[in-house]
Amino acid sequence: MGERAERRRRTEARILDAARALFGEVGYERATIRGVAKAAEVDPALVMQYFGSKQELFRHAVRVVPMAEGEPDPQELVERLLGTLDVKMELPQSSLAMLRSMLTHPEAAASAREVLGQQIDRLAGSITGDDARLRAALMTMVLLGVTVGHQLLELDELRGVPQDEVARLLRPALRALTGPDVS
Amino acid sequence: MGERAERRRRTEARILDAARALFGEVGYERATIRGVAKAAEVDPALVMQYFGSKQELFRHAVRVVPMAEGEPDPQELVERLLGTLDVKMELPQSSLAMLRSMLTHPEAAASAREVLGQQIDRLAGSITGDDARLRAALMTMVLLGVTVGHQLLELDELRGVPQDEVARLLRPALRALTGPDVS
DNA sequence: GTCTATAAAGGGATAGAC
DNA sequence: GTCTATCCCTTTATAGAC
Repeated sequence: MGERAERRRRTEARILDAARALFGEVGYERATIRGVAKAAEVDPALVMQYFGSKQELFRHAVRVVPMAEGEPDPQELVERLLGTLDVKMELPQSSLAMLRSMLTHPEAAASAREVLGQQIDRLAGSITGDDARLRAALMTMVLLGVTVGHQLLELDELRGVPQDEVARLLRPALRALTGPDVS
Repeated sequence: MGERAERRRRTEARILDAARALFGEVGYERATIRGVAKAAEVDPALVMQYFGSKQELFRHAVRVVPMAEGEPDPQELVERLLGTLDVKMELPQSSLAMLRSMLTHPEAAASAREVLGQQIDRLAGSITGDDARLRAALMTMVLLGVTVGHQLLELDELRGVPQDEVARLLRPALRALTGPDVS
């Protein structure tokens, strides 16, 4: 590609980074095009030029990273979940932006439901029993709650706690949710 | 009091109910004075007249109900927590309004931190060990996560599930978080 | 006391100059 | 291609008529 296109790509990336950061900090409604532009050090009109609308900017900013595939056994599953917690301590800004807005912005809510639903599906496939989906949903909500408290509400009690400490305490609770079949 | 004051009190209550419902549905930023007024079937200016500002209206709408006092043992504690889940299935609209806005509205976030902090304090007092506060925080986050998924995101997997079913599955997980000392 | 009219501010979106 | 200037709508908030 030409240096022109290259420069454009870099500018676009800088705008998206700024958008992710701002959406993640204050949520969809309080984030403004002007604010994103200022953070990215570009003209506000340029943001519109590139993305067409605030909605579209948000859509591009919150590209979600899907979880790893596969159907491990329940034990391994718990470890994998706790692993995502690890990730969530340095949660991708794109996911943070979505989480921040999921309770107030309809599209973010839809996106959250989709992602969480996928995770629930994957979890349910690894659990036996009639209430597998319910258990899977509760496990997902446990992780969501901890993430919200830590990343978004920034509760004092969770600030600066090493990830493996949280994982250690959470492990028995998640195992309890996988069901009675401790093979 | 006179019938004049009585009428005013009723109108004010109707406005507050409408405000709670709207704040709870769409959050602080998307809720408007006009919307509240329309739902309460009053003039928008009247809402301003009564409460002065949107901020103040919100403040009055989200009066939080404190949790029951006392320091029960861990076992009873879990049951009491699960009991609040019961309440949360028909969560007070004032709390719902706060929860809905806690990720995007600074004042709602502060209010949430305060309420959650109080609950964590109370829980921590009933748990032994160095990491009592951390465990208490995680227990609180578990309940928060489930509530968010059920009440705010309205996940299919949690819709229509009887409360005691959720309680049954959550009980072992919460007990695991109270600590190793199963007296 | 209640409502009409309007001011004031903010932000999304657009047209056109350079 | 990038930025200036502006439009236009929405919403909070206020002033004053009835």
